[in-house]
Amino acid sequence: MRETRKSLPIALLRTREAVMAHFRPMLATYGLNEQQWRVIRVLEEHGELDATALAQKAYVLGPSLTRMIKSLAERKLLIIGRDARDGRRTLLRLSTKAKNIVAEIAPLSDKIFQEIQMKSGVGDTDELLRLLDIVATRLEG
Amino acid sequence: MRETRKSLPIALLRTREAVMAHFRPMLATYGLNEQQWRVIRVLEEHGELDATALAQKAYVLGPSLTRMIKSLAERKLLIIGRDARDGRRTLLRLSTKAKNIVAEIAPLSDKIFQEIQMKSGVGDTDELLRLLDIVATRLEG
DNA sequence: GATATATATTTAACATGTTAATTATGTTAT
DNA sequence: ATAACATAATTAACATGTTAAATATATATC
Repeated sequence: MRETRKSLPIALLRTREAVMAHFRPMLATYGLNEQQWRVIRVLEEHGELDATALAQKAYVLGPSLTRMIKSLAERKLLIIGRDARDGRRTLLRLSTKAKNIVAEIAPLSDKIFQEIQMKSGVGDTDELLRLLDIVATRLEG
Repeated sequence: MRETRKSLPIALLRTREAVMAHFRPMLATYGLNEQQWRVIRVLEEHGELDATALAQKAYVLGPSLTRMIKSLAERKLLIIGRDARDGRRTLLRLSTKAKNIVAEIAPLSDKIFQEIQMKSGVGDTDELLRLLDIVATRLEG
């Protein structure tokens, strides 16, 4: 059996944990977990999206998103609409409240990323991002 | 806000999903999910471990491990013992049945890893593993 | 040796992950 | 226009993720 240290899935998990440990405390002060933050930042980036597109871009499964939408809408962070042309589709967009929170978090998130770059090495971090994109793209294709 | 594509946590999640998509179907034929497989392969590699050490090495949280142990022990894959010197510690080891399953899965897992290397590029895969280890080690330290 | 402190594990409560089934709406073919 | 099929979202059931609290056992201090 391949050593655990050389297992690609475990190496990815390990590094993800090491990285997220830096972000989680900041997000927690806004009452957000990492999945909720992914959903919010994807909506910030793309504007209004239907549930399927949002789930894909935020790497959340459909049933999880269904539950998260309810909770985020109750907190007035998300606005839920129906597509007029296709009655099956739910359309999601950020509230002004959510956009304000994004504006607050953005610089904090940048700062944390810079700390991570300092600890990890700026060049190695960039190279890691490049390779992650290459490998994921090739595996998805 | 940094583009989602350039977010390190999201890039790690995306690549992890792309990789695990190749392993999950094989593990499912043995009735194992990826967390259970991590626990089993860590025990295969290290022999008997207490719950804390096992949880750390398999990247599973304590409460999750408590539940998984019960289920794996019921399936006769795990043997639960108590540490004679320290009554707080639970000691876990694989059953013969589990070791046989590991012996069956090992070559299948190797084959899948090779497929991933082919699709991703052998050099890029190796380099990715190297960088993941470097970055995680620096962030953990 | 009793008390305080620390550590290992478990339990509790609620969140998301995962797969399969269900429901609602659209689209296609006849 | 209806039947058959396809797609979007939700629900259901059970697993793990996450944090905080509880429990059990060790260790340290006085």
